[in-house]
Amino acid sequence: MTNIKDIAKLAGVSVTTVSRVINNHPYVSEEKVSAVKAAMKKSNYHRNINAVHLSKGKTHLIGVVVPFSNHPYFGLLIEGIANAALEQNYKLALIQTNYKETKEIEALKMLEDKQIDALIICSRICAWDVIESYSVYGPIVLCEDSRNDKISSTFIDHYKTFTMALHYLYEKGHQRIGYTIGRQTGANSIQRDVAYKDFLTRFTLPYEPSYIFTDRYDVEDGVRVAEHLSNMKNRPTALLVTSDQVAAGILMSCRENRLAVPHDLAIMSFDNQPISKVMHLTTLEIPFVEVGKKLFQQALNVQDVSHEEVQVRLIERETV
Amino acid sequence: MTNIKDIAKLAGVSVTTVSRVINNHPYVSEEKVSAVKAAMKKSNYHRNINAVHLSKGKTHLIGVVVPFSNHPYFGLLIEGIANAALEQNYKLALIQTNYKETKEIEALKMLEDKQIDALIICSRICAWDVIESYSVYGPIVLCEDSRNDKISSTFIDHYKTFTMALHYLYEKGHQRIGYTIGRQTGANSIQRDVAYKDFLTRFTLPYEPSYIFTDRYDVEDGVRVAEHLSNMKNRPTALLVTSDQVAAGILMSCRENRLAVPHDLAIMSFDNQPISKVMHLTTLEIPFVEVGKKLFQQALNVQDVSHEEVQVRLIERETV
DNA sequence: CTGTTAGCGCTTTCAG
DNA sequence: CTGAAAGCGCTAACAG
Repeated sequence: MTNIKDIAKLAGVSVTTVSRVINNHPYVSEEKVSAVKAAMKKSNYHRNINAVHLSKGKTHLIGVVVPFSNHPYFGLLIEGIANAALEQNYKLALIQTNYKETKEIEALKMLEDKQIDALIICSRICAWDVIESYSVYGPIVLCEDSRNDKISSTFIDHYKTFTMALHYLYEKGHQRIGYTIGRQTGANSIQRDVAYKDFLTRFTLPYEPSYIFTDRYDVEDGVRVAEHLSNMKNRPTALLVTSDQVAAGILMSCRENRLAVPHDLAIMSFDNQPISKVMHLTTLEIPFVEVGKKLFQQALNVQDVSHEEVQVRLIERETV
Repeated sequence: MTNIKDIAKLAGVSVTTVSRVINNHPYVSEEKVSAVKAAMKKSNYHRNINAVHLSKGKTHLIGVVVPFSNHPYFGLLIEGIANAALEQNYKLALIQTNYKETKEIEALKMLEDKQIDALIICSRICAWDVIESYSVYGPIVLCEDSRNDKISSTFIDHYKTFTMALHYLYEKGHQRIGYTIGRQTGANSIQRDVAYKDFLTRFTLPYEPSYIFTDRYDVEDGVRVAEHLSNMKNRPTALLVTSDQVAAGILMSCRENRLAVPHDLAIMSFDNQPISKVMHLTTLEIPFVEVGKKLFQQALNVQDVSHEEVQVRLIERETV
């Protein structure tokens, strides 16, 4: 492996000069520049990136924590972040946690170990203060509403959004509204639950636990929701579904179970994934590309902590 | 930032000894071990991973090249690889190419620069010899049948599989069979096309270009296929679809266009993603977890080049 | 069982 | 415009 020293010798200059031309620093004479470049070409030189990392104390690697990578929601988010990273010549270290706390901590430790320059956590499992305690080691960015001093975030105001959606359904005449969600305990889920309860209170509607379906992530989970629904005597007339995948499953199964949508059951979902268009789902579009880009920008920004809210957009199709 | 030297001083030992306890080397006395550990704890020591990388010439990072991350096929593959990586305490550097050759070359250069220890290319765009030329820098693993000396691979024999699927359809009485595919030019696609043409020849069936649909990746592409089909006079009676997503789109749209499946159109797809179960798709299951695991193992194996074939499994449901 | 020491390859003052 | 030299933090012979 030829190194900077070899090049210096070959070009008849000092290592400093070589370093200068590698990094496009000014104030190097034309001749030396070309001498160095020739030497580099001749010996097929490639700088050792690890040495650069050590010397600079940076890696140009951004960690991205996701529970799973095969779920469209996270896939889309990763895609958004990856595109932003691509543009700025940063690399992504993908850390899949399967919602195991230890794995998330490992990611945090990568930050501490300077193995990554920053960490984007798309969905966290660790307690807030644990994450906060690592923020001294580098930028941490979260995907949840966390107007906090130490940790940047790009988020959707789920309280607001859920409230808006519920009102929309209410105005369409629905009084018995349920919802499906993934994890029950995530920060975003909690926000939505609060919105839901506040909505009920405001319109003096009864709280019906059986209208809430937790741990719903994909199409198959949706099918189960619909099957359950078809056997309920007093079923909800509308459902807020926090993922197009789940909604697609529900819709499919409704057809098989002779539940007419939206007549027997209105469905309003989230994401605006391709499948929602195909199935004519009324959905709330999440601007994944924008979110990914913002998350990435925040990850790069070492100094300032910021909080970016992104807006969801209602796409009215045929399921409400 | 406290370093190994500080710890050595604090514990009253040499840096070597500290290094030894960090790396769990034997032959260090109990007392020194605990002294060092105490010192580390006290000063909240964390080793600088970049220094380790430089010193060892390794990064414990494996590059994974995918065209997109939001597509279920690649998502599943990433998931499989990520799980294997997790177990062995390796990290993944995700490189999304959007099928841009320059991006793939950048990934290759990361290998050359020793920024990653190995590279897994889930779908390539670069010419074969370009990739091959980088194999001197470290293990490169491909997801296509490449019984080659320098580059390992885990693959599905798409010729065999496609042939098998076509015969299956033929035996069910289909003579006019079409297929959908993603990129037309990928190595796997070419294999399938050859299988398709050989099949036609063998049964002296006519080659009908309009039965082949290229650039089909997701549900929406599937919808377009079905719409097109519904307007054809002499349409195929069966379709081999290389992705459950596309198949799902076709199926959805067939319903809307009054094409009965399998009566008017039989559909056989690939992957066995959750949606295929929900939609009762007959499909060829790809064992993603196994593929991911094998790819990862091969990436770790610097010495030997190997070629692992994985088998597809037919899941008979209701669309054929 | 322990310590000395020479790197790993590059960046960055600092002095010219 | 150029170069010497001092690190960056850790590993691994090698000598004891």
